[in-house]
Amino acid sequence: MPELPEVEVVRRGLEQHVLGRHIRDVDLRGHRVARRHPGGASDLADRVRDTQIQSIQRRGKYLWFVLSDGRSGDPSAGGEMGALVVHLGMSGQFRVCEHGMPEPRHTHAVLTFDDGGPSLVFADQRTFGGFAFSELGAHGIPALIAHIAPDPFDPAYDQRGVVRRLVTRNSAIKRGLLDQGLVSGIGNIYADEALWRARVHGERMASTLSKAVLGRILDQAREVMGEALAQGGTSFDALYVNVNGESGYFDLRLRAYGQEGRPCERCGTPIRREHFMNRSSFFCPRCQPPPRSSKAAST
DNA sequence: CTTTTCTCCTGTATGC
DNA sequence: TGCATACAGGAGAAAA
Repeated sequence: MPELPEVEVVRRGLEQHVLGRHIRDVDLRGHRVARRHPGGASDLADRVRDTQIQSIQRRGKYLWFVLSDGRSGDPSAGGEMGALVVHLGMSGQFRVCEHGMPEPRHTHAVLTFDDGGPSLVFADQRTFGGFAFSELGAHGIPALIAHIAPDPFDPAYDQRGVVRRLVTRNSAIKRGLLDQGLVSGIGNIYADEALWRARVHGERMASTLSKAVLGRILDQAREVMGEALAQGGTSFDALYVNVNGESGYFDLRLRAYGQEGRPCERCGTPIRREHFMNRSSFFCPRCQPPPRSSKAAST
């Protein structure tokens, strides 16, 4: 499941392969890939066709291609700029495809270029990912995702502000970590890793934690994602690959996520799994004592 | 307004 | 072997 580090790896790969290229056309297969675009697939294609990729940006788990009018050549010459906004969802992949290569399964979009070089394919098995076109708003952020908060690596990230909002929140800390409107980029895996590192159970109410502890949890989130990024992302399963289709060449050691039954690296207590927010949460019951209200507290 | 639950989707693994 | 079920879960809509 691509979270911030994995999306950043994809962004860098895209920078290497499609930055500066002129998009000749985009072939959208089916309606789902453009379901977040207000005008639908045909309008999206109209806006992306014949543009040039000026840059590739990311905030949290979203990435976007900044596009300028392909005919003007010079973006400063007045070509209106907009962005092709992409979310990979759970299984979205970008693949650079040379001519003659078999098309990947579950291909939902194909970008072709004026230079006649390799095309860019978006494939997505579970179809939670998608494309949308958006005007650029304040600070160069697409208007469509203006509600997404800065991620921990963004210069605009204000951790003290995040902590201030967390302490007034009547909700479990893990919900806060997963709230992309509060701090972006953290998904289920890195949330569990950050909580394990900070020795806090995810079902603890955020308002019952001190600002120092909340700050520590956020520090750990940034740290674990930074480590994953330094390794080139974390390969959770075969659904995550880079733009060349390579997978599993890096391996951040996960200490909590997916480690049910294995001894905690700190204290040896078997890692537990509980259901929380319609997903799995992994934690050490000794290092991360559950709150009394939690069902996990009973055993 | 705040917070929680539901829904979208398909390949893989597991149980009977 | 075949069929049913659980699971993976991001994000926005809908509900509470």
